[in-house]
Amino acid sequence: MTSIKVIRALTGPVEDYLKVIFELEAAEGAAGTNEIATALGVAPASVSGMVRRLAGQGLIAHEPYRGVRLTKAGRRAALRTIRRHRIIEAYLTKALGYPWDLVHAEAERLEHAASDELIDRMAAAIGEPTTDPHGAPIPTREGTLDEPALLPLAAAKVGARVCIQRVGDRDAEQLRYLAGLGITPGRHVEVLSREPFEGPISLRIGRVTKTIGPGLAKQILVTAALK
Amino acid sequence: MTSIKVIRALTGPVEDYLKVIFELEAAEGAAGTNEIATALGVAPASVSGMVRRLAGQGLIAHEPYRGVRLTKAGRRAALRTIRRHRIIEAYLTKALGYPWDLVHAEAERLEHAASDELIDRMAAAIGEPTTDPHGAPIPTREGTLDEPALLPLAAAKVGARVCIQRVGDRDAEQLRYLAGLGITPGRHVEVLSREPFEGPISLRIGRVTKTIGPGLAKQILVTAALK
DNA sequence: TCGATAAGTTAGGGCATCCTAACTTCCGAT
DNA sequence: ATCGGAAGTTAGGATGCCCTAACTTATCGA
Repeated sequence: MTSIKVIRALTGPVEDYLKVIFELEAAEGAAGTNEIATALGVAPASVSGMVRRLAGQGLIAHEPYRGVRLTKAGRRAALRTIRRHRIIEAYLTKALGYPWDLVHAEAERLEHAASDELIDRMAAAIGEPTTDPHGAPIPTREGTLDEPALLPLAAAKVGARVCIQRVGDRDAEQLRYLAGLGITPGRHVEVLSREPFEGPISLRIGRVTKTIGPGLAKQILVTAALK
Repeated sequence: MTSIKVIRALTGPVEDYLKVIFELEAAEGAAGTNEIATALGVAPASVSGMVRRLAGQGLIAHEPYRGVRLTKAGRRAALRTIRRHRIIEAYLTKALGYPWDLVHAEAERLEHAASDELIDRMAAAIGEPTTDPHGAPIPTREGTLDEPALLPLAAAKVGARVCIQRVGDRDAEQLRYLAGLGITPGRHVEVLSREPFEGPISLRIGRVTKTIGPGLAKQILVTAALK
């Protein structure tokens, strides 16, 4: 039985809530009020209120004190926003030479304003990219997303030669630092050593070796380098 | 004596108010409440309220029952928004092949979300345009705008050969119609006849002749064709 | 098993923007 | 000179989104 869908455009804030709920849910199974609040820079009480409304609209399911999950409709909306975000990032980078560390913030605003028509044109203009500049996969127009299984660099074996696939996109300063190190999607690096107890990790990147902390290394996702 | 400027980002609606006030003021010396309301598709009472707030922020001067004018600060903000709008229109057209009749609506939303950085990059990418696709001049980054004196096609002399400079950008359907006629900025046409009492106007456009109504002809601005 | 603490919620507001209904002011035509 | 309609304003209210303060629920360690 199909429900009659009231097609009303979602507001910017609502799209933001759905997006972070999607990401938290993917990472931990369900999104907690405080997690959402932190991710959005908003008070937990505000989240409680919004959660009630989103649940009322059938976008999320809420088990009080247990967390929140997206419904089918919520997931569809979240993926739509994520697609816009990532295509905008990719477009700004490829078509306008926009700096790596700034595209996220710009996309964060444009994603709520751009029409589907524009998004499709942007995607076409840069050859229908499948990932954004930070390596995150772009959902299809139809709302499917395939997230390849990736290994945090923090968990790679010493001696392994790995290929950088994806890095966290939130922190502009971190991105600038990574770019400075040469850690960008597609680059190959070798894990030279890892100190115990969450210690620093040494890498060979090209001809130089660098050491990074474990916090950073968790934000870097890799695959084994194909020989 | 310089005033300390509180640099607080303006909201989308505020930018919209300033923009239409700028345009109405340019057209008629002062913007009336009802005019603003009509232009924004909002109730007159809403305008009264917003006008009070904008006046409080020093963006407009309001003489009750007399109309509204932009202050220096208001004019600056309005021109900034108009610059964004027109650069976005030009970019979408030139860089993405966006259809003529749709750029206005898209720019209307993006203008509130795009950063200065992005606007500058867009402008650079298409060679620092000086007009938008409908022929409207683009304000400079410094906030100056030179509006060349133009003649409504409705007022051109019979027999005159004129150059289309600018057309109204609001109505997508009208734009599609004009494009179909070949009436686009840069085209030359000859005024073949004009019926009295605001009657229709016949034009030679290329090798064909067309007749348009006086309402439409007022929205088409021209100069005498050079040579 | 029993609290202490973390996590989440409710209560009570605030601000921006919009609305309708009712009122006031202005101005031009008689 | 005045009065009726147009233009504008005020009053009162709604919605979306945010906040702080105070309360409730869940969980984990002693």
